[in-house]
Amino acid sequence: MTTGTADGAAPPPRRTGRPRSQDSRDAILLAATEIVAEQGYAAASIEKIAQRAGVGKQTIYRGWPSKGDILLEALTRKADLYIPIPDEGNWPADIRRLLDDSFALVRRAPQIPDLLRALMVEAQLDPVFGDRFRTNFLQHRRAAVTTLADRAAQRGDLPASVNADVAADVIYGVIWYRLLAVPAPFDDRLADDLATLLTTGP
Amino acid sequence: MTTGTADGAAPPPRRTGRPRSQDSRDAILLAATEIVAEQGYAAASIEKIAQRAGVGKQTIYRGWPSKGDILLEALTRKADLYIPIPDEGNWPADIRRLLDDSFALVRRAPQIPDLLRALMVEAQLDPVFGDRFRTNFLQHRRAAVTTLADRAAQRGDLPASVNADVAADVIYGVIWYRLLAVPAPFDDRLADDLATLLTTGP
Amino acid sequence: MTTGTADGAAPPPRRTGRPRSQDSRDAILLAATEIVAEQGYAAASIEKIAQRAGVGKQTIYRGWPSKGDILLEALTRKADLYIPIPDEGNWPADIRRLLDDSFALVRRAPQIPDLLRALMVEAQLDPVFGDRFRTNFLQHRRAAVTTLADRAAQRGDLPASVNADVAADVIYGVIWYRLLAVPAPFDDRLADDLATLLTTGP
Amino acid sequence: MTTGTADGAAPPPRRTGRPRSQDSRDAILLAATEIVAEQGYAAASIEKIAQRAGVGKQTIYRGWPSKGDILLEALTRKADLYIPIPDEGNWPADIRRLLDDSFALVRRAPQIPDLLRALMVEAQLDPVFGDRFRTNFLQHRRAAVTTLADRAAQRGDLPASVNADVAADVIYGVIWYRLLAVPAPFDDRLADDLATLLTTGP
DNA sequence: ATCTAAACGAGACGGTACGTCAGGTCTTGGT
DNA sequence: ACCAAGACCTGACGTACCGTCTCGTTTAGAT
Repeated sequence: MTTGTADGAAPPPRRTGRPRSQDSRDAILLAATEIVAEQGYAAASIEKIAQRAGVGKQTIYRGWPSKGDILLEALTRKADLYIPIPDEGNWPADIRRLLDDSFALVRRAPQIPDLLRALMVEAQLDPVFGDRFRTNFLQHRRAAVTTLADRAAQRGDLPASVNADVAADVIYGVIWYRLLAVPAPFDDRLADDLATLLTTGP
Repeated sequence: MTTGTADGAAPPPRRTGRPRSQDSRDAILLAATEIVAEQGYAAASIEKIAQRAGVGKQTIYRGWPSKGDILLEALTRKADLYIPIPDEGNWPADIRRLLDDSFALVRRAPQIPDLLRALMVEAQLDPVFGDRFRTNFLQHRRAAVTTLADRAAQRGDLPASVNADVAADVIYGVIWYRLLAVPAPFDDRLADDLATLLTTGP
Repeated sequence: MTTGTADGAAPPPRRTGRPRSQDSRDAILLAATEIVAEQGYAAASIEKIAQRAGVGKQTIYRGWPSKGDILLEALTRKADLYIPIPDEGNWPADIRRLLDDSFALVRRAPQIPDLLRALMVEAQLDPVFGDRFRTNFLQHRRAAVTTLADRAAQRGDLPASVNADVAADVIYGVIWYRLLAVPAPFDDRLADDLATLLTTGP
Repeated sequence: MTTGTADGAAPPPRRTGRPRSQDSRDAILLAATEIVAEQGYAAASIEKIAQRAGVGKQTIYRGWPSKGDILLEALTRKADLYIPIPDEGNWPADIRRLLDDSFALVRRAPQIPDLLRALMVEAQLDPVFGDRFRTNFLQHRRAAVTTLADRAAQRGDLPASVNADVAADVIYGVIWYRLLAVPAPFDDRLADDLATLLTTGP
């Protein structure tokens, strides 16, 4: 993902007027991230973000269509978020690698769980943003798993009890469930359990 | 769940004054449910609920400590919500029965997904309510699965690749993920896939 | 004038709900008066008035339809504003008395010129308020002069060069002109000149 | 916008760089006049003027220190505004001529009352401009009357009940009062009344 | 049959945040 | 160097709700 705003194909080169300030964008994303991490999502008003970023509210409304889109860009800006689609040559290693990478990211950057929670809340509160969130973020994540599963199916080492959709549902279901609903950590025990479940066949 | 007000041990019989109106409580719960279902959670302000219920705001604040608690009681009031812990005598049948009952409930009462979404949102926005929600609702659900799994373990028909915690994580993880994140239905195909996954062992 | 809000005849006694706070109204009028006097009309934003009065903005919007109406009530609240229609028995004494009373009032309460200027500005900026201002304030003032002139005409001591309308135009024209356009004071010299002009006939 | 080559009368001290565009100035003044006349003073924002004139905001700020100054120049640009100081040889004729000319101007160009109102408002809102307005415009007008009165006094045909200051106060007081406060027209009846008042002596 | 006291509907209260508009300044590329 | 365009920060607008606080009005049990 690149920008968060869904620009179709050819962004017409802006011609006149003062260009938008990258500094302001950065400050807004940073302020939003910090407020969400420090004070929780309920405290992350546009007004507070603007004040903390040292920016006018209009600059925010000019740059993003909703609060969710700010958070989504903040999330994707964390470049280390990128989790490569593993290719270890076999399904068990692939799935274990994906789980380890995902869990490590969440453990490494403590703001990421906060951002993810905030994004899911915003997706429920603002259905229009919800669609963008699903399309531009959640489906990309699912695609990583289904790619692995398709590859495994072609190789023939996907257990008969597993298919691509259920694998994605289980992995991201459990991740989101732990983020939102239970205070349990993302530790190796969980990775073990999930990997075992998804790689064991009759 | 009882009332929402946590009256610990001694139930002091209220003595004087006008008793609280059960009609008002009912009207509030109905109004909240309808607004969430019709207009979405973002539209469900206390003010709108009070107006639709024909009730003063103070009557709401007298009865529930937060908006989440209203929704939680509205959810539990749907008496048919009650899903018995199955006891079919074997793990595959138990797990399949639990899944079927759960999915059927969600399909039968279309307001229930809306209420569940709203509750999860409110749990994120209001951490104090979040704790109540986890303790009084989510953990009860988990307990159903872990009870089944413990029974299966004692019987010896729990697959080696499954344990009680991961079974609960997977089942409720997938349910919540589908409620919040993907527009997919709760159909027999999903029940088949999950049951297969959780009952297949090496 | 009584309230500034043009309620026709029978104000239906409000029945339910918490009654409006007279303290808040008073604080709003005082804050508006002070800000206009101290910082000028341009600084008198609704937001500043609310803050200085220690009042929510909604309390202002609930009580007055526009900023001008606040100022108009503040002006009329200065009870000593009331200038009785004199009846000295002859036109020269009447007109001199009206001028003396009017000038004395303006000199005595230094906020009154500020309020009057602010009201006239607001009447230009907000045509709807402008109509109210003309009807409920300016025409009442004119009426005092035309009453005196009509009485004088009946008595026969109104100079042939003066009629009721031109007398009102001259008196209030000069007063407003001095308020808005020239920094000259409202002193006895001006009262002498105007009285002489309006009482001298061929 | 392109600047015509024929800049008629005064060759400005030619400097380097692109010269200021007279077309832009004209467009700004025209846009300001039209907006005030069509939509009222409250709608005449710098932003709207710039947009209507097809001009950058900076071009406006470069050319005038305040919105009032734009309007003041727009007013004085209406060349027919110029009212000669009459010299009919006697006070009654002079004063009648001045009133007739002034009233005729206001009746002929309907934007002029709007501009005058806007200028007086701006003078109240912006005290710095207010001083300029008084010095550069209002006092010039007063001077016309006091010149006539001084001449009459020297000739000896100024009524004893009139002096130069009160004559100016009355004439411009009534004009401004009618512009700002009452919807009455500037007709011959008013001219008759004022002329009679100011020319009748004992 | 009154009295007492809490709950009731209504709605005003001081606040926070919303999304928009305008003010006056600044920064582009183009003429 | 000036221009049109437009982004920048500031601050005010009028609205929606928040959770609290009065009002006058029920409505029960205790007198």
